Amino acid sequence: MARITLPDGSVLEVADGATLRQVAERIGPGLAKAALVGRIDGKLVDLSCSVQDGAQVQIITAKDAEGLDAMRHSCAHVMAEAICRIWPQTRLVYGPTVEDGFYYDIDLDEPIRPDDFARIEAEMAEIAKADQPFVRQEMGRNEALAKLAGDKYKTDNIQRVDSEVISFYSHGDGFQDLCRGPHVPSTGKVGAFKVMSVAGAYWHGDATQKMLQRVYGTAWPTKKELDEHLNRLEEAKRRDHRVLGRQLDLFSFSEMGPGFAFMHPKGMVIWNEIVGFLGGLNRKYRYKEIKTPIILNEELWRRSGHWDHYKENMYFSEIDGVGYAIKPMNCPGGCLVYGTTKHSYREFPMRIAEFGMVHRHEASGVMHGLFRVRQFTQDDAHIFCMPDQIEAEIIGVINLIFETYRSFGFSDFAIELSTKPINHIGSDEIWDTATDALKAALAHKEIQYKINEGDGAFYGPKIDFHIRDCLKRSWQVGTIQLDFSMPQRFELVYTAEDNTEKVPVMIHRAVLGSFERFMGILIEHYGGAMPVWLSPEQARVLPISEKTSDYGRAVQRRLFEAGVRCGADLSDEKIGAKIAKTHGEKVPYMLVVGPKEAESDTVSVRVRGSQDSRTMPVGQFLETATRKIADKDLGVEF
RNA sequence: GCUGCUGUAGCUCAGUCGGUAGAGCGCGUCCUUGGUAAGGACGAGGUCCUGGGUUCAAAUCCCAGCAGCAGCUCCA
Repeated sequence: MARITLPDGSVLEVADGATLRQVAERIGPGLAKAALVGRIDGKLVDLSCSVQDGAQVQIITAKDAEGLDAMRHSCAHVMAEAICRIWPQTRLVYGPTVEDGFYYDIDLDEPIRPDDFARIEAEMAEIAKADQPFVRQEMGRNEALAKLAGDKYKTDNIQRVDSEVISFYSHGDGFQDLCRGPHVPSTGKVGAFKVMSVAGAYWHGDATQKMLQRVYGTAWPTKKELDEHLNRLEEAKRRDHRVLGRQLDLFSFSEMGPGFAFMHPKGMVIWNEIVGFLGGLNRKYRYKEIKTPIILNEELWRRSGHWDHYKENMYFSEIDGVGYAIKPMNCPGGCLVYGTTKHSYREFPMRIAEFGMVHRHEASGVMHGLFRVRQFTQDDAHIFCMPDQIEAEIIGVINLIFETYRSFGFSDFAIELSTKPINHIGSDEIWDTATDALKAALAHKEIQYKINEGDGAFYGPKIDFHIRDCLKRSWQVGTIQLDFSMPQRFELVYTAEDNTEKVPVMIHRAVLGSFERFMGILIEHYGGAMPVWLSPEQARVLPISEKTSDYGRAVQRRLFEAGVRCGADLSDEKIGAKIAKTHGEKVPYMLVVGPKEAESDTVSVRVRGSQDSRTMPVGQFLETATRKIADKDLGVEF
């Protein structure tokens, strides 16, 4: 008899050498059916594994993250066999799970196309239907190496494993793969799956290595969950800012300038609202603003270090036979401004902001709508201060950053602190002072954060800010970076209290990162239906017929002159068509006016996303709308 | 940059076997004057991404380039 302990602390007596499957059956038939893998003394194992007396045992189902992971990993094996059946010359490389699914890297010269997915899925379904058990086979390292002789990929995989015991898994007769496991009991338990996509991927992520084919799949415990996942993907597609940007006429791209966004009138409204908001915060948090040139002498970029560290990403030009560079960052220009006069410690902290347009030559394959462009405008700022002012400055920046994110409707943040890398400049003392100041500031704000050891820039430690959108996707936006390098390179000094010249600490900070990118995030977060204060068109008057066009025009003028961005649809469409069109353009307020409204100086207000309407005096609508706009109210409801 | 896929009207897309180009939406004109998610008629609109090649004949097949999409790598 073996006495084992279950997660709830209860003790179960089972026969010596009983398998986890038998344990699950003892606990209940429902669990036995749902069981996928198990855990013995903290280690994930197959259900066929035996328990020993005194073991801590847990039965894992698809409800547990580990169970779902095992299911997807097993599904990857099933997909691998399906692919090998169709293309016998396939060489398997590596097939892990990823968020929401899995992939398998394969070496196969014939390209797999989306048309092939249905064939692969059909083979997979057959393998799943056969419900063959997954069987583990263990052997010593040398034996395994001998078994895989000639397979450079699998041999390489073994060499990356520490363990002396190497395991293989097979299911059925035709398929065996080197694998650590554990796996679900049989191929019938791999859930509801779908082959999603195929793309190239370098072996070991190394661009000098062979390009493999990476086939992506997804698997879920039930068909329903698979469908929900596919629906989420559809939802993300519907919110794609590249599509909405065209539909809502916000911005465009042209072959005449790949990676350079063209902002249209409606996009400029959103842009200017963002800029105006941040300008207000710059005043509130006592920043002064500057603007520095886009094109500056090459000499500057040699001195700043960009020539050595960033040249491949820069654009260059020549003026009167002299080399110039288009700025990829704003800091060197800011340093030149600092250097135009003598500075005293009495001026510190000196907060200098710049909405600076930068150009970076991104690789052609990485560009993506507004998220990754070659020209963008940063909400940049540089704070010059003394070391003992760092903490207070960081706290101020954090306050500014949080206030900004909340105003745009983001309340879920994640913060990461990156510390001293191996290659760095500056003394250990200054690094310690700076890192401690960052930590103290985060502690003061009682902020939870993750530490990325050794991930800081060579010139100083940094804090990065991430926001989550409504689909729970994370975006890196803000950053605070301490810089011990730039002030030295530019020989920036200030006169200290003791009348000596000292080098100031420079803090780089960005709140939104890039306006372009943030605009893209906003569009996806709101699905194009922006809060009123950000909406390009905040209200639209919809006359029932041309008979009330004059009244409609009068209402529009009144609202427009009161500062509401109000349009009017004076076309000869019927009211239903006007409403449908206005909905499509995601205008927050529709003001339907007919003879009744014209007589009583009222409007029938229909709110975006609602089926109802409410009639009220024009003045009342105006009052509520202007208040919502002024308060930057995120809700449109009246 | 690398691999794969795609490129046809302003947008979304169809176009069979290689034989002079189509739809819906949008746009314009007219009819319609209506009460809360798309009324009707007519019309305009094309370098079929660009450049070569094969062919009697290329949107269609082949090659190269450009751009976009997905992924990889990158994003001090």
